[in-house]
Amino acid sequence: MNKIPEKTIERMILYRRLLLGIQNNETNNIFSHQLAAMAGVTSAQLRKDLTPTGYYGSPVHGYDITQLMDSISEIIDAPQMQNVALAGLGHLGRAVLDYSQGRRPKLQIIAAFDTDPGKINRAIHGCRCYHTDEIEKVIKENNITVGILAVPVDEAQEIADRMVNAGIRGLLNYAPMQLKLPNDVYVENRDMIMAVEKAAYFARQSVKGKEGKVHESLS
Amino acid sequence: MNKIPEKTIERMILYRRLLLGIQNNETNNIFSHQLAAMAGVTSAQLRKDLTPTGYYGSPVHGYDITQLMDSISEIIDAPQMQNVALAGLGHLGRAVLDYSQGRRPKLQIIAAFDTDPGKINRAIHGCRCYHTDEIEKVIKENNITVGILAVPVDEAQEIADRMVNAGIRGLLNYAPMQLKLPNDVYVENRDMIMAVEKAAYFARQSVKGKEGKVHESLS
DNA sequence: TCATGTGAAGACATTCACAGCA
DNA sequence: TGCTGTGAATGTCTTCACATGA
Repeated sequence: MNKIPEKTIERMILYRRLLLGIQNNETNNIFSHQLAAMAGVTSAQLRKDLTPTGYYGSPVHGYDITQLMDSISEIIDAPQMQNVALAGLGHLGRAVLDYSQGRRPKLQIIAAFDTDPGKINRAIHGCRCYHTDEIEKVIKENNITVGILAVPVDEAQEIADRMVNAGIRGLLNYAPMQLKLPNDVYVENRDMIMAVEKAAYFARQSVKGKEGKVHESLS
Repeated sequence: MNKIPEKTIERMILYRRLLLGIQNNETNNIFSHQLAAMAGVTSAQLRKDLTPTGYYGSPVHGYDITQLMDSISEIIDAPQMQNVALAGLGHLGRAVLDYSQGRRPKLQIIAAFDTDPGKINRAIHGCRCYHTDEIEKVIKENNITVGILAVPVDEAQEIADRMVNAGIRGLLNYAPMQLKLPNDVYVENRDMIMAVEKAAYFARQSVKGKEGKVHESLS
């Protein structure tokens, strides 16, 4: 399997979700320009993105929706189940849990961590909450490889270190700081403060009525 | 002012925050390689990013921390105050509000919208909550140009349309869907579901012990 | 005709490498 | 020496343009 560009992966995830949404409609097929319009990309972009799947559409009928979904899933889903751990059950952690609820069968948040005694040993959406002290134990025992960091900034580095030591290979970081972690661990930063500042900056660049979009940022 | 690359803007926001964190320390100066290390980028990258500021460092003393902060702020801050509106005060909305609290004097969330009667007319962190019906009125009256969308998916498009009609020029979208909006409005998508799937994908690509980072994603 | 897949071109972003300077 | 700013080279991503086939 060749290395697939990061941006392509992001869009594949989007394409699959869009396809899922139009499944069971009257039609079983879709053309590249239709799906591209839903995703907000050009049809050429979409077709190039699909190259790594090896799935070929027909110039006459376009793509078979189900087959295309499956082909994309082969790439972006793990062969077996992938377990996820969530650190921090404040407002943000709860939001993450709510959003992720029942989305992907192959990818589930099976454990959450917090220090609040009122939350420990309770389950939300089928996800059990443990005390932060148990991070290492729970991650190892359940073979969890993906982590979500939703703790306050001042705890973020320590918790991240512990998660990585316990076996986390990919980390989604919501703390507004730059984590120092081994190079072989993937980190996806979702800095909420930066996001607002960025939106504000580009809001100023956006001149009303000017055609040709300011530009848009996926993911 | 020339058009500054999006990635550069993101990193400028990061640089400023890092500089803010080391202000009032024993030293007033910093070298590019030091700040670059904190930001997780190369020193060449940092120096290139600073070009648009017009601020010049000294080969002997590096950069003056305060002056550099100010130079960056001139670019990423609005000349006057920029007002922000937040739609949706569920867990996610609350999290956004908590994080943004007292961060940037020039950028403040001054209004929130929800339909829950228990929240309306209350204030959180000095941000007043209005009923969703008042979106147009409040946005216009307060000259709000930046919006944050933290409502459920099925309401997202309608609320977004109304915000944009009322004057929003830049929108931070947390709903896991592709909004259809005029091209001249800037949209920053922060899809929480995609973020987890992406982290999971790259977690699998990350081979333990392999040098040369998997790669990392800012913002 | 119309939609597909794809090489070639273009746009954008990062890294390299080095001149200049105290 | 050691750090800066920056042109040139490299790398990554997107768009263009067209051959192919029903």
